[in-house]
Amino acid sequence: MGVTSKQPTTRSRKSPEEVRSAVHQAVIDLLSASGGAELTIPAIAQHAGVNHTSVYRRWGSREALLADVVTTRLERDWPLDDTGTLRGDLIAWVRAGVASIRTTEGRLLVRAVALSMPSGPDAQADRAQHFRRRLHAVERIRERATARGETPPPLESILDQLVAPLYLRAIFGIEPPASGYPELLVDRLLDSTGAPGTD
Amino acid sequence: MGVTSKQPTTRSRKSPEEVRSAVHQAVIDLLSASGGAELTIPAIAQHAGVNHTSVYRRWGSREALLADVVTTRLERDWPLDDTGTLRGDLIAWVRAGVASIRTTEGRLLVRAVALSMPSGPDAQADRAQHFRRRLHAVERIRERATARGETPPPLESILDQLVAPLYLRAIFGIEPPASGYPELLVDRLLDSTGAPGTD
DNA sequence: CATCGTAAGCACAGATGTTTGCTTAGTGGC
DNA sequence: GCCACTAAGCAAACATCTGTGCTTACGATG
Repeated sequence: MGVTSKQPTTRSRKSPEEVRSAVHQAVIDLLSASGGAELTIPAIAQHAGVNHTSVYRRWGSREALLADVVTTRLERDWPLDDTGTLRGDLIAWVRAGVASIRTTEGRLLVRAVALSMPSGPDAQADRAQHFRRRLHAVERIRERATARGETPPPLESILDQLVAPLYLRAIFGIEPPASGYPELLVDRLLDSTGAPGTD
Repeated sequence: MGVTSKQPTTRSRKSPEEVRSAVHQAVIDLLSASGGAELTIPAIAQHAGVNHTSVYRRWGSREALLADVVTTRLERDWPLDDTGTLRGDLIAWVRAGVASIRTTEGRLLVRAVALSMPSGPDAQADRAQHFRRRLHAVERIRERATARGETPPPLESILDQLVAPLYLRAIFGIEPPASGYPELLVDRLLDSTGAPGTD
């Protein structure tokens, strides 16, 4: 072969960082393509151009790998803005979530959260902590509101009225209303707790 | 052996009905025991005392089997009462749901609904129909209310405010509030749609 | 009572996923 | 520049899942 400049073709081996990145991307790709059905470790490894033993040794199980990818991506793609008011923060957060689950990738990531959830009857603690992590943004918003002198709705209410609708729609692939959905959910939440007229 | 009365030990083979029943029970058992991790067809078949080929031929795939079990059980365990009023019907339905997801089995069944959901990007239609089936009860409640002259909240609102919280809690194993939860959810729903004060 | 169709069981084969021992490239400390 | 450490790659064994051809019990029908 008349190739004079040998580029780093000698790279017969990927660095740990490259492996991590390639595997993560492969998970995303396969998730988007087949929706999780074909999401097996050998398939992921092959798609990533990595030996499957590397994946087994690094992550141990499909569940752990999924959890890693999901955590990384969701924290990157579902940012937390500071708009100066409780209502604004909540709307911004829901809006980001809606945007996220409008994409196939986003939907499947959220779905993968459920899939990668520890499910045994004894894994209650694990599961709670796992889920807690997903609620980090919500807790931050509540803290900021309190610091400003606003009184945020209890976590349970936010769970039921903001988080739950988003997750349900993501998991079951139900399209959110075309417009005004974040405002609808947030105002419903704030009205129901701000104006208790039933006790 | 001094056994005089030979009970149907000659039953070397289970009837189709027995197979179905044993397999269903095995799915429930394994679901409750290991939470779905070990839920493989050979394991299910062995636990049911049935040849695994019978399961493969009858159901074809784990996904289909799960869907069958879930449908059967949920329709049996999550009944639909007629209380005479919209609010009563909704509360009764939510209450049954809450009771259901308080048990490990119920929680895992609901979770299995999500797990058995077709997930490919092209399975949108499948998914919608699948989910529709889960909403049958809600639609019946709405129809009855309409027939009585009441105006039920739109399906979307019920989805967001009743169905979503139940599913979220089931899937992630979050305990519902100890008391008054059904009433809380339903009244919140009816207030927010019944007394629109924002337009 | 004879016959037929259905579906369960059995044995076995092929594909796929999981794990281990070993070698070796890459990286940082001395 | 030498050495030790970490983690990737490779090959092969191992376990498990998936699917097929065949036989045969069971129930229905006449």
